[in-house]
Amino acid sequence: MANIKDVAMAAGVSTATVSRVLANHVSIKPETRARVLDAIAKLNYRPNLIARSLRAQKSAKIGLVVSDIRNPFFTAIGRAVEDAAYAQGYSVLMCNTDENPDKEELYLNVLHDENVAGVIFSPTQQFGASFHNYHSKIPMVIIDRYLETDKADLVLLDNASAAHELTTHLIQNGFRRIAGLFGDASATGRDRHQGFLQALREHGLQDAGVHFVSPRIQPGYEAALALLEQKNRPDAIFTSNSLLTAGAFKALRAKQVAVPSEVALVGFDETTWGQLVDPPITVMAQPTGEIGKIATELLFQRIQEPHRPSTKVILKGELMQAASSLKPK
Amino acid sequence: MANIKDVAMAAGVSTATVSRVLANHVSIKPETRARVLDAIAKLNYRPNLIARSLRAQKSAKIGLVVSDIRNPFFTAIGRAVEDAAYAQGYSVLMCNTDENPDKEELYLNVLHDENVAGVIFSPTQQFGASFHNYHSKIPMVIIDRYLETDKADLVLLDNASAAHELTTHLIQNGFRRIAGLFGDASATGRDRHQGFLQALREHGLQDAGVHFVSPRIQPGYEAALALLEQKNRPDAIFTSNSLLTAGAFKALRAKQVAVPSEVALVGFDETTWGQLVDPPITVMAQPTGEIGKIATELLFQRIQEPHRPSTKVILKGELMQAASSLKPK
DNA sequence: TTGTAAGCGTTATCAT
DNA sequence: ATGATAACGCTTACAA
Repeated sequence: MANIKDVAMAAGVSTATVSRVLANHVSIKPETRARVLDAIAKLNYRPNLIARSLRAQKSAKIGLVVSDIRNPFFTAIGRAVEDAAYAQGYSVLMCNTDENPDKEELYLNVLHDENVAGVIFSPTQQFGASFHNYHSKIPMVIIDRYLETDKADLVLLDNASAAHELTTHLIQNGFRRIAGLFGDASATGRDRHQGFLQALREHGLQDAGVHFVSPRIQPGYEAALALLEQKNRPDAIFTSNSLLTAGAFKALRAKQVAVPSEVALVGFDETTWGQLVDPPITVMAQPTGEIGKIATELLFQRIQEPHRPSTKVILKGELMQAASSLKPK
Repeated sequence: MANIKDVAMAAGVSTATVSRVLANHVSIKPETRARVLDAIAKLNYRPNLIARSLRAQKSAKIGLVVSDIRNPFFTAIGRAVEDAAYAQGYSVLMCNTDENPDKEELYLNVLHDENVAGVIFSPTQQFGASFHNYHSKIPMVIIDRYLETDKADLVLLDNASAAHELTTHLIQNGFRRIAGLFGDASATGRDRHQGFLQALREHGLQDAGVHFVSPRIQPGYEAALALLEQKNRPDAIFTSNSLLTAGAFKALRAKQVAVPSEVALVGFDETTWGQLVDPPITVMAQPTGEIGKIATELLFQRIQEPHRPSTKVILKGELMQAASSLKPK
């Protein structure tokens, strides 16, 4: 690979001049610029990003650290972030933590060591404690999950009211013994649980069983099975995450429970399959495109002004009603 | 951040010694090593990967370039690759090309410029032409898609026979007017089309309509709709990719076609939803874990011995029979 | 066993 | 408008 020295030599200028041409500096004689560009083209030169990054102590990369790459919610956000970053000439490094605090730390360190300009991150609940460490070292925008601090840039749903709305929807459709499956890894599960309980309370209801489990299909399946087997079985199941929804749906099928006439089902996030199954699932859809785009914009602002006051963007979900929760009869 | 100089100073040694301790070099006096490790701990030192990479002209990162991150097949492979690479102390940078040759080129260049040790890549058909350019510059393992060259390390399904088996399964279950939806971006779509045709031919059948479309849900939906509206409607639809399967299934629901009694459906890859819908979908499952693991191992071998002869690993899929294609009655 | 110093490919400062 | 050169943080001959 040709380097900047080769180009300088070929163009008969110094490396400094080549660097200036590359950086679109002012004050370069058009003729010189032309010669340099020529040499660049001829040698098929591309600047070494490693060297540039070492020298400049920064890079045109951002990190996206998500808790589960199998969750369509996060891949959707990934796409949006990639598009927004790409438009600014940045590339995106995606990392997967599996809701594992050790991996969170690992990847945050790796990204920091890679001189990424900043990180978009969906942390576990445990991360709250370490937040201030990282926050001071690396521009960071938190997505999807609330963090108990006024220092963090945040982009997420109003999870409590979204859950409240979704639960109220169930109540208005006549369901009374409502059980819930919540993710145990993040603040989001907790917040949705709050909204869920609040809605029940407002109607003088009690929950018909609540499980906090790891937000994946299998645990969702098992917890839903337990709900369906308990005496005084619920007439509706609320799930706080699309993988839990899938697990619960699987359990309903396994038990041959009619939906929604015997048990209704609602969840979060639009998925490929939610509208394909029978009955289609009522969900609180999150604006993933918005979330990714706003988070990226916020991150770029934070990068430019590290000390600007933090911004919290609270978005609203959209209730997508479908047969899985509509009043039977 | 503390750097190697700080550590050297704190430990009262030279930077070279610190570097040697870090690299686990022989010939370091235990006592010195202890002092250095102490200083490292005290200063919370982490080596700067950028500088290391610049100096060493390599890095402990590999790239994974996939054509569609929304395709669960690729996220599954991503997980397997990440695990295998992590076990070797490597991190994985995932990139998304959207089946776009320009993006392929872009990301391959970015990764090359990042000094990645190698790349695992699922290329478009157009990429074949550029393969030799990159092949000489960067260790590369091709996954999922056949490339017409003896130079490439390859890990993929025997797509033609997998499609052949899947089609034969339909025929044996009494379906005769079989239509097909194939991805138009990759060699895989083409190869599966070959196997599909071959199986039909062996039974003296002709296809009942074939569409090559962009391998995403919406195009699959539209093509399937067209198939269902044509006169002499097929009695089975073969899809070569899970997003096309989703699109076709959506079309079948939209047209209220009974599956499989009116029209059967088969596809590739296990998905969350394939077993959740009614009827569950018969698929040719690919061993994504194997693919990712083998590809990563192959890549590490290629990195160590750049001139070893190329290896082609051809795997077998597993036919997962489900109600969507079983003989009605 | 350890230290010295060159060099990886850039960019930015200071001259000219 | 352009050139020399130091520096970014590390590794690795070569010396001692």
